[in-house]
Amino acid sequence: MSDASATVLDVASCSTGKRRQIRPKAERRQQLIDATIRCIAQHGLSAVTMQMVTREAGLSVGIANLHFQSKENLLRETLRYVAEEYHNGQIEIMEGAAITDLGDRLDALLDFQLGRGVTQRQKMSVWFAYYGEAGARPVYQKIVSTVDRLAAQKLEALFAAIIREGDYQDVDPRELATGYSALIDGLHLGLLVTPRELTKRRARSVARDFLRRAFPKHIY
Amino acid sequence: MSDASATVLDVASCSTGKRRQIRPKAERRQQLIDATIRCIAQHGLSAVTMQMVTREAGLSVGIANLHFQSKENLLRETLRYVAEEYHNGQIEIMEGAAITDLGDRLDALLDFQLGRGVTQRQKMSVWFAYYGEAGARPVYQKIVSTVDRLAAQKLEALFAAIIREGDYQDVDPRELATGYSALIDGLHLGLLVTPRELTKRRARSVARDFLRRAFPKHIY
DNA sequence: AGCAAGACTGAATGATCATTCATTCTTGAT
DNA sequence: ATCAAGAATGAATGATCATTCAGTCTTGCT
Repeated sequence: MSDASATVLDVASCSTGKRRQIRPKAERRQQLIDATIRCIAQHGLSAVTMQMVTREAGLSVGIANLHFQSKENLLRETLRYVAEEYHNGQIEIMEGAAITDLGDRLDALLDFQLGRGVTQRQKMSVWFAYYGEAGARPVYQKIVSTVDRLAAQKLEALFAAIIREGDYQDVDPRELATGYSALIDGLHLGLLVTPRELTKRRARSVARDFLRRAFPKHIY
Repeated sequence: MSDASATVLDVASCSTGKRRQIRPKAERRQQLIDATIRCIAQHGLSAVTMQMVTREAGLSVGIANLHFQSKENLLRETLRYVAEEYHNGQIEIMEGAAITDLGDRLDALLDFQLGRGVTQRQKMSVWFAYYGEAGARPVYQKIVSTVDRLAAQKLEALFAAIIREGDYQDVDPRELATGYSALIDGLHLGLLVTPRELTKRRARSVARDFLRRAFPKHIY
């Protein structure tokens, strides 16, 4: 594991061979959170160690405890970051003034939720890793549900506006929003666990079908 | 942690105070799997230890390695058990001859998937704990997807039969089955992570809405 | 009753991990 | 150029965990 030239006057332990660098606290924190995300995606939450994370970040083990006090705190902050990133993206689309047509707005939301490339897969891994522990860890439950609630309200409001505009009968916006959110979560899960059977293209088509059945005048 | 009366001639280390019992291999295996399920639900997959599981089962630490060789194997077999139990239940409903009406069959399926009491919550915890690790562990992916595939086929066949019977237009059974399965998974997730916002009653109503929009002649 | 087979136990072992902290290094102010 | 502040390092520490195995106990057979 150790480098061959350990005794030589080699200042660098970083992979790039650079000297020790001093960077602002916020930057180091983000660097460590990013490394944590990659480690969870690649090795699974239960296999993540501090040594693994700091090596991935190209830093020493001490630095993590300097900026995050403990492993538990680092994991907590990583979840918070991923959760907020995802939900802020949704809310931006639902509140943004750039799109005026409600149907287009729905489309943009769906694209965001089921789009993107490899990055998204990493994030999904992290997402579900924490979900898996949420049943036993109230802290995780709280982080997720706090952020989730606002997005759920915005989605409900969007659905309500669409129902009004299309004069759809017998459709409850709250019920439908719950269903749509659950559907997206379930599709994410399918993409993660059975990527062979569920492609991103098909997932998008399934979600679009759901919306079309509810809002035929707005989708397609 | 150790009992106060350790030096005394106390034969029993079990909580019930019974003598050491010899039981068939299959029974011990099940006993350990059940204990593992409870431990995962209560402490989370990443916090489960062999000591914890064997104490929960009322057995010694050695016994787990006797019947399961390793912790990894015990966890793998526990996932297999939960996955098979869930999917066998679904398949039984979809293949069973007891129900002839297709609408009733759908109802029974929904009841199974979103019904039951506390037990179900324990199983859900286990389910998602493994999903969380599945991104990094091909073994888990394989176990789940193998069992999943058959249930997905049966569901598709049931939907196809309903579509034929109801002469529904523009409904693809495969697409709809994917959507329904994802919806159920997503609702399970909601029940686990945000039980305050999503009750079992509401989850059932949401799933029923989905089916009603697709098969209005069969549901309600 | 006596005995062999093997189920069962739990202290011991060695490995791994989170966390600490004495030390080294960098930066910016004087 | 010098120095103080504090960012960064990584070997050392102590705790925890999976796994082992020498020995104990139970059961069923003779």
